Amino acid sequence: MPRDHRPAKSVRVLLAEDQGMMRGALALLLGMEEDMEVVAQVSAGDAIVDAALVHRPDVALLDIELPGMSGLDAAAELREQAPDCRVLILTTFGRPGYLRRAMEAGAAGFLVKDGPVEELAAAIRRVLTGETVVDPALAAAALSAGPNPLTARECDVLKASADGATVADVASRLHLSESTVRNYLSSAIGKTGTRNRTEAVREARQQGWL
Amino acid sequence: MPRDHRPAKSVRVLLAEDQGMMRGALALLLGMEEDMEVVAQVSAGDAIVDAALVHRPDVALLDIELPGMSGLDAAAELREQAPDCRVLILTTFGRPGYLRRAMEAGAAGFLVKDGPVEELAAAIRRVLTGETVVDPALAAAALSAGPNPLTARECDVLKASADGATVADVASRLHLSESTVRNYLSSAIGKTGTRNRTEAVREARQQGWL
DNA sequence: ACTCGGGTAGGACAAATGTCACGGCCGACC
DNA sequence: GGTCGGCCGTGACATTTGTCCTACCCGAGT
Repeated sequence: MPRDHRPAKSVRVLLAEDQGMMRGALALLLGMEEDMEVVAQVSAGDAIVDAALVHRPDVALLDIELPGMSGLDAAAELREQAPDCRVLILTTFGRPGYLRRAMEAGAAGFLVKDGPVEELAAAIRRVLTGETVVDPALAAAALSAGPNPLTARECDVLKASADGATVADVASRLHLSESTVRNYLSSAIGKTGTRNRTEAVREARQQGWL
Repeated sequence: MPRDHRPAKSVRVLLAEDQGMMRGALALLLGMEEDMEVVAQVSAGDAIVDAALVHRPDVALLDIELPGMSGLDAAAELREQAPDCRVLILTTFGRPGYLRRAMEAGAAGFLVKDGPVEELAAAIRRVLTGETVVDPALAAAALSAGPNPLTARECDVLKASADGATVADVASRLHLSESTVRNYLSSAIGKTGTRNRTEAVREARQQGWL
């Protein structure tokens, strides 16, 4: 029989983060807040939506780089399947393209894992009031950087080339001719203003375009 | 006048971690342990030794990838300048080469950031008793993988090639002839069993050889 | 003294990569 | 209907990359 010694724990939060220690630490911290309760923890991106449907969190705290499914894609799905759940992206890298995609996916906030821990609970409370929380400097960078100039196919080819695959590898993996792969690579190199595929991949990653 | 309501906080720990949120969260968690006190937090590798000399921690919790100086190099320096401070490496990647280098640098333990938070305080207590703490599976992997087959120069060239630099770039950066650079790259590719420099860099990174 | 491994370098060659000009197909937009 | 951009492809070409062989210097070990 709960005798209600504890305060009301009014904020239900879902935590998606693949690093166990980070996930555990954040869960403990948030649990210490008087009004917050971590109702679900997941370590894979494709478990987010399911967990949200079951546990009905008020806010989902999502890492971007997750096994299974990107936190950004999960955010977009949450928007449809659990529209009353606010999404707060929590990521290691403040890439302009990530921020842009997060906003397009309907995220209510975007936090980088630098910055003090206190920001976290504060940000959660702010998004719950309807506020949108992003680092102003980061927002400016995202705006000034402009949108992703790469076509979907160019991104595919860059991603497939990222681990050192040869043109032949990429061609067979994507069911394209080698000529086509080289054309896409060449144009991606041109658009990124780089000198070879390695630099192009690097730059595209840096911008959050992959 | 301290009236000693609190327990004795007998364990002094130094925390080196570049990610602000992670650092803050860990500091809070450790501070909640009855017997532990975080006496110093640093975010750069080259601040570790100084902080240790000032605050005299019993144990230093070091990330590996840090700005300024690697946590592994810092561990080696601590061994000399603060020999009574135990070193516990805490890293994202359980690379065999990292573990090997950590042991050679005199670390008393090696933890990966996966795994539950509870492991952390437990590991700290165990290294303080003189025990060496490493994940057995990881230790086996490190042993079976064998030592780094790359020479110092081959590592240098790989590192310099990592960001997509051309042979000419690397040659001028390292004051070598282009022929020499190509020779080193070729032999590194051979030793790593890969097909090109990108894969070689990838593999060497994976093994913790860079 | 001799060998051996590492660092450095040149040259020659084959393969992979990057560039460019060209073409066809489609869907969207005016 | 026409235009435009994205997708897919070919062929030719210059450049870069990767391989192999040779060679010299040096320090460590036998």
